[in-house]
Amino acid sequence: MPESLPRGPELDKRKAYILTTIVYEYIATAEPVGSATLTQKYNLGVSSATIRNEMAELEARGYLVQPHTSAGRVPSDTGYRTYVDRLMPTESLASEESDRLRIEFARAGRAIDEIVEQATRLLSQYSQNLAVVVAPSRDRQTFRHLQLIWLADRSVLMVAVTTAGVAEQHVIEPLVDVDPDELTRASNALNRSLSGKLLAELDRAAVADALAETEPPLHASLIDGIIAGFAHARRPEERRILFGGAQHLLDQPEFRDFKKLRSILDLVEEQRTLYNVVLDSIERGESTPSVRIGGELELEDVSECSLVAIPYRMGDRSLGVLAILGARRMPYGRMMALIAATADNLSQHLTDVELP
Amino acid sequence: MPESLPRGPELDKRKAYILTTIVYEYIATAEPVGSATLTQKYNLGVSSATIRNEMAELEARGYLVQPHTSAGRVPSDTGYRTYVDRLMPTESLASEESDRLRIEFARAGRAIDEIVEQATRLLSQYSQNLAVVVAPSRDRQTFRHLQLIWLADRSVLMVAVTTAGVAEQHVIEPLVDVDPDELTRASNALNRSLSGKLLAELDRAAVADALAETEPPLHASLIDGIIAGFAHARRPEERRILFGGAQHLLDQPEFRDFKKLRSILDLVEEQRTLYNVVLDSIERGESTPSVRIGGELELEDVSECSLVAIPYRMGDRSLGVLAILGARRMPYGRMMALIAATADNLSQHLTDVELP
DNA sequence: CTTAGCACTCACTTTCCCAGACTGCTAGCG
DNA sequence: CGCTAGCAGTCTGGGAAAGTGAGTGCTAAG
Repeated sequence: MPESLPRGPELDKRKAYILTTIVYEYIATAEPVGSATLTQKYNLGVSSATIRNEMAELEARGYLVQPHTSAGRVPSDTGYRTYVDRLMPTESLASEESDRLRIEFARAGRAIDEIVEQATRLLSQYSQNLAVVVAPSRDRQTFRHLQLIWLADRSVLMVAVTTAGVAEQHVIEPLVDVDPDELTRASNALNRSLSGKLLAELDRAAVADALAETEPPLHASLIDGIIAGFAHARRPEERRILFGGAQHLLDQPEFRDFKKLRSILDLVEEQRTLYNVVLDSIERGESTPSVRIGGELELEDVSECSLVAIPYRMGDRSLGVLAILGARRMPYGRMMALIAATADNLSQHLTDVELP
Repeated sequence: MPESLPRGPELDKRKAYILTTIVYEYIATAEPVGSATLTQKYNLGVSSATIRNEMAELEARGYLVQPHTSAGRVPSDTGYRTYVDRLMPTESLASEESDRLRIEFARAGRAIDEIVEQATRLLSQYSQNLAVVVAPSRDRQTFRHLQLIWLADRSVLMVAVTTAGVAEQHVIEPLVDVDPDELTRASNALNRSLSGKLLAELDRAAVADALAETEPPLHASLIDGIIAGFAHARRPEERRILFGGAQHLLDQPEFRDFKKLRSILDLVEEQRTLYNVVLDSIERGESTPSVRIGGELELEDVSECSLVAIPYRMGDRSLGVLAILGARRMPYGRMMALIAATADNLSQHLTDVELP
């Protein structure tokens, strides 16, 4: 075991520049970068031999990796991480591109699902990578209106509307006949006391409280049905994940290998794992893109991938997450600018269509 | 140009058996089938030389193809077609498997979306192929209930419920203030005259008729809003397509070629084309699986694929289509049995959860 | 009509070899 | 003391050459 060399901030200016250039070049070409390439294509002012010495040290310090003895160097997770955190210039979208994005966004209608689907499509299209989108959480939505609809003597349809639109319909089958007037009274009572609360708050106690003073009292089986309906509407564990643009993976040379491709597609199919990783990527309240590189994902078989994620909002509530999953060798600056712009557009649209 | 040889039903018993065996063997092994393999593995009672003569004739008649001079034979589109239509034994699922399918179906809840998603998942899982599902059409659903909900003075939420659940919510912004009572009267009038009709029938005239006798008359802008709401709910052109199990394609040797894989994934992404093909596959009223083999799909770049499709129902209305897209070399008998069973389960469940 | 035998074809695999791309090291220079 | 030119060494990837084997079509005889 060689003595561990210092890591971290002590990269002198030249080493930093060399690392930057290698990451840049490798992202562009997908080929390991050699010392000669660097001196030829970039103005370094020193010979390739000097670069070789520097590269050897960068490798010893863990920023670079050599695929095999007679190849150039490739950035390691640490190399990319340093690049992303400290070396990379901040990019923003060309105004033309950001205009186009905004216009295409406007094409989606006013339905939440449609808007989120459009976001997925656009994100994958513009990023040329796999887009992963966690659909709006239900329990963070604000309850707006309840309607109990009489279907038959022992059959009631409960429709719960949040400010994001209809969240839930649920058939209740009470043990006694109910009549429409009774249902109207119950609906009104619930609307009066619960309107404006988060779905997450509408538990058994809240519903029972709201209905406590109804005269004549509702039958317990109907109340239970309403409670079950809210519980079902809330269920935070089952959130849909949308995907788009899997075919772009085929364009990356790193996925010209069926095993790697397979592990990504399996991940997509499984959903659960990816769901957790995407949520993990978002620190509470952070509204800048979070980046996880290669091994940082802590997923087997996808150490060749990176994930860029950012939350989106409706009003001031964070509802879900956008993410880009792609080769570790991705243009991080562009991806971060793109996903931030997409999240902005999405949040803006969702906020616009929120019910009063 | 050689004189064209007779096609069609004149395959004698032995030729039919040889063709059957070749298709069977090729489906199992994915390797071109040679005369020696046939005599060794199957009891044909004649020598390989005889088989060679027969195979040469089957090829001349268009049932078989030889990938190259020194290889065995592979079925052509015609070969598969003959196999599927006239030679293949009808399969049905093992009762154990069909039980398992039924049980897993029951795990989905009572929401239409959930049920259809579960069908997609199960179909891809059991078929080990790409499942393509056209989500329930809206305009074939039966209108059950309308609710106009007062949100603010010039803002009304319209919720349309079909027997399949909530079909549409739509914000109407009338040009005058409205009050809740007015909305209740309008809701009642619409429910009285329109309940039980198909969404497709709820056009401008139907709505105007239903509201004709309301006193005092509703403001035109509100009526227009309601009409627009129904129109939006109907829109038959925008039907969601669900996919599942793309990763299974990677298991087929015929897709160990990035170009072919790419064309299929592109097809998935595009949706429109696939949507048309899948719908085309279903003759009106047919309730047996339809099969389209290779070139019969009339799609470039996917001549290596076949599609098996079948409609599903809610009650007696056909709502959408299930399909399996896979390699042309697929076990047709099993796929047909499987998709029929899946469609049965799906139709059954949808019918069960239909509102009274 | 069937079959044994045979010559022929052609894809696939293995082996081998070479060119090329890099590196690390050393020794000399400013 | 850092920088550089030069050189030897290493490894990959591609391409040619050669051998292997599966499979065919044809012929002639049963």
